[in-house]
Amino acid sequence: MRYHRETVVARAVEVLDRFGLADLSMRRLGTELGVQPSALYHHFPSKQALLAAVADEILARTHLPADPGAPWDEQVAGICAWVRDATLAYRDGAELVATVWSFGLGASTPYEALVAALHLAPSAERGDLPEIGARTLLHFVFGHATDEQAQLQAASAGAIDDLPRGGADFAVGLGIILDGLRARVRA
Amino acid sequence: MRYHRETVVARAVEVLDRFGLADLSMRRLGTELGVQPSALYHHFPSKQALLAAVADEILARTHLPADPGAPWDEQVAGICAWVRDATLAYRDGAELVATVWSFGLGASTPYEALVAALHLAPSAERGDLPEIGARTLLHFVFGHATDEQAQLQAASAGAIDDLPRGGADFAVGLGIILDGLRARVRA
DNA sequence: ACCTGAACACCGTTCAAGT
DNA sequence: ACCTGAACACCGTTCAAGT
Repeated sequence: MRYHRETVVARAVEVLDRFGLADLSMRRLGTELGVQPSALYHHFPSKQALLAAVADEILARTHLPADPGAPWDEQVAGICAWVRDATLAYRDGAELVATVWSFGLGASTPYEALVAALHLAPSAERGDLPEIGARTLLHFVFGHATDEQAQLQAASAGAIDDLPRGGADFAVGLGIILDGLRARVRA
Repeated sequence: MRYHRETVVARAVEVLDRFGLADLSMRRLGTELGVQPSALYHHFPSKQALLAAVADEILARTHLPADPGAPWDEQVAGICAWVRDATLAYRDGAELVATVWSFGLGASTPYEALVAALHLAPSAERGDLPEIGARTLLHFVFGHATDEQAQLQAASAGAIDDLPRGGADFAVGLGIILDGLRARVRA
């Protein structure tokens, strides 16, 4: 059985979604492919590189609805909603994408899209606001999505009580940061 | 050699600070104490419980300067600065405390302090703003501190270039969220 | 109460060798 | 180009047994 890189990534996404990030090991993925773990090192130099490819694949599978004519704050809100949707679509997706991004190994599309949208904001002296704003937004989006996914997992594992409040909390938190950004842009 | 729980925690903090979170294993800590790894299970039911105790210890070692008379937003800023200082004081402290908190195993003092401070804000219909605001702030503070610590680590490991901008970025990001909270409180 | 010794079921990674 | 087989240096956790 001989595989391409893409097939291995697709299978890794499957293992992630079915068994979670903790069970996505090189040995487990090898077994799933009917291959020795060492064979995976022909396709990826390390597990980190594999995970980076999985994170990028997850982001690519949910499309960001482009909206070039919309005002900057609507574009920002759209990008954040897209990141949330994309990462919530696969088990432990938020934690994985956040980790890969924070290590600088990939998953950079959300950051770049946010920086671009924030550059559209009218501001006399912009400074580093697009970059800092993008990071502030991503810390919130990844953090919130990771929490939400952990609660979803706990709920599906038997705990009937606290069902997650879905997108309501997300909208409020995002609204707080957007209000803050608008205040900075006006100044 | 017989130990108390507190001695084990103190030694774990030492191992964390010297070798990092990845090297803080039950086996490593056992070796450091001159004890079998299984002996640690007499003091803690699991590694997670040990890490929760380490996170709480790290937070307890840096004092939160209480300022009961100050306005709510200054108190919030003070708590966030305290969390940043406390977690940056030990290697991988931010990542550890963030993980423990997100798993609901401990490190709850920052959240509780922020909720209390946000309850001081004048607001007609407050709703869940204190809780959501506290989580939004903590996602930023933990995310930023974790990034900052990763950069510090990379810099001390040889990369001479990008030295972290210190507290400047932190102040800007925190300012954005505080502006957003003030806008919500006024409404 | 606190610890040892041994075991169980795992990890990521390397590397010579095979086809 | 892609994979096997074997090894190296690790993990967290359990549990009977010791003092």
